[in-house]
Amino acid sequence: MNSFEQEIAEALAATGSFEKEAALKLISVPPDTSHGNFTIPCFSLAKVMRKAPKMIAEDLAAQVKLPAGLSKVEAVNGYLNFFIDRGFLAKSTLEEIAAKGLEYGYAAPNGKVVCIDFSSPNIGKELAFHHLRSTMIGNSLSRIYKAAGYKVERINHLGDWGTAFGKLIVMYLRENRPTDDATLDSLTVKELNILYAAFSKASKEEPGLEDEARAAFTKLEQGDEFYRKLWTAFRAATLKELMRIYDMMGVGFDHYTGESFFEDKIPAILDELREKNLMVKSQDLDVVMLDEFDLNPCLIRKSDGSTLYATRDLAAACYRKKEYNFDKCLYVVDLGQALHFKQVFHVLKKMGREWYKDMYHIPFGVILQLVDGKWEKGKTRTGTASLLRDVIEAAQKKILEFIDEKNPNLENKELIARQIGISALTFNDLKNSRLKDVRFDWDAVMSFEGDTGPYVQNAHVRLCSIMRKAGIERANLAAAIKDVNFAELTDDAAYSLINLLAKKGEKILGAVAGDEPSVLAQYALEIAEAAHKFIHEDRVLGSPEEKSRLFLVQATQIVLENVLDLLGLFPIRQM
RNA sequence: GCGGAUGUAGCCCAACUGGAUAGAGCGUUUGGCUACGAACCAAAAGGCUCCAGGUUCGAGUCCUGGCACCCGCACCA
Repeated sequence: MNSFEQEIAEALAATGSFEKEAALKLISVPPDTSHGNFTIPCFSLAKVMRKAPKMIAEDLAAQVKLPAGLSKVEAVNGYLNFFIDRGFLAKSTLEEIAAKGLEYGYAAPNGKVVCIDFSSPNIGKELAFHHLRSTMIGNSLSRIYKAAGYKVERINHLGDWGTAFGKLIVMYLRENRPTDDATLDSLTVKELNILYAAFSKASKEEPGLEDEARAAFTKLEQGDEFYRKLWTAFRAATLKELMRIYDMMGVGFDHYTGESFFEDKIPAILDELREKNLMVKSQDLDVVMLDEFDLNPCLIRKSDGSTLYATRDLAAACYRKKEYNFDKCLYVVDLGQALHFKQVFHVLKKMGREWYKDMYHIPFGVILQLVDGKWEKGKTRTGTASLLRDVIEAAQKKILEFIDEKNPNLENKELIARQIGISALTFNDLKNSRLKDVRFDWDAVMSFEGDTGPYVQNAHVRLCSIMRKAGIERANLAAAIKDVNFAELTDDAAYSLINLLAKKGEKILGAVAGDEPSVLAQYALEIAEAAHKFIHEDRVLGSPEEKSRLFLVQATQIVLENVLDLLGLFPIRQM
């Protein structure tokens, strides 16, 4: 907690040995609580003070006047360790949770706007397992940023424009599929996926097919009515399935402004590039040179005049700045596209958009799949990627077997099984740092023991179960705290748990600082572990400390529920 | 070739951004349900943190040079 650090710094300043600011900078958190809650390593002071670190720590320990709420200060091997009084920590932490409820640990609104571009799948293809990463990292980040005080614009930059549609159109017509309204209306994304795979197979034997697809897209871009009609049908079919899955996963967006949305905003960008003499011809292409940044040129237009990915991203960035006036704009996209974003950001810089430095690519490692004995990037195009809906279905089925064994009479068990399954997949994605590559392995993904979503959810369920047995449906913390005797919450198990609950605010800020949901995922594991231990060691119902302990159960449930929510997991109450 | 990411226990990962004895989970071995939910708890074993140098009171973390693996590099998005 900040106030403790402030007070420790002041107390140290009062000894006359150093300035408050300097002291504040030195304060850190020891690796485990046996060394206290705060510590000052005295090694760096040795030179200035001309004393051994051990002596410095001992002298300071003798001189410093302990601020209120701290119970002990001790010098160990050159470290000056401060201990918080357990009863004091319990009181201050639990009172704050009682006052703030689910929003305990949230930062006050800071008036800043952050745009988060995530998920952004390509239309015409089914969601593959690897789409889960951007979707769930972005979903979680958008919740975490909100908790940190930002106004968040969640943007799904659908890949609904580009040569890919040329491919679909070419293949659709080549197979002589009917193009009446009724048939087009009933198109499914599954069929489109098959068309894609067929195209990529056919184009291997017929190199001319790629050109045909490019020509088809150019025709579409030029406004051909028939092609437009096909495109609309392809888009609608994909969107329908997409919404079904987002719904299932509890993911939502504020804007579905796909690439096609920026079609009519591109000419202005091209004009500006020309006016500023930034666009040059190279190999029959329009490009912006980026030599001065040690980057390859950014491709703006193909030789036939149609636009590219980067062009539409430029238009999108300018539109977003104008429309939302963001302070930060995040792109949650895999690491493989780092170069693309670097190029786009630098073109913006050359265009004189000073806000280019507020643009951040939030990269993450790729999902690798075993193809013919080698780990490689799964590709929806060639059909080597596992489909997200298949993975979700398999997870649900597996969890359902678990439920049938442990709790067969559970109501709504199909729904709960799916929620646990989706949460497990999500947690698996969020618990590690973003940049690690993930090797997709069915057995590993379908294992639900140990450091997993179900482990965290189970802790939450057990807390809810105790509350239910005590006749509490929904915690009313403000009323219940009157009966708490904080001295009864100072044993090791209770203290460890409370000490963790007290860190919620700093964990939220830590997750935002690194754009890392894993900070909160690891935190959720720590709370779950401490909660399991607490209810295992400290009997709640029927014990002399029942009221105090029951309050801690409720406070933990509230914190855990919200942390699960910030991660985008379902905080279920029974399983 | 150039650029980027990663490398920590048999496997998969942490380590609060340079601090104390490098921590969890899976797997292995063992103990605990007539028990507020055992999807749990407890214990044991398991480490030259890829290699070689450097920076300093102190390096898994920073710098240099290698090695391994993955990704990207002109008309896909």
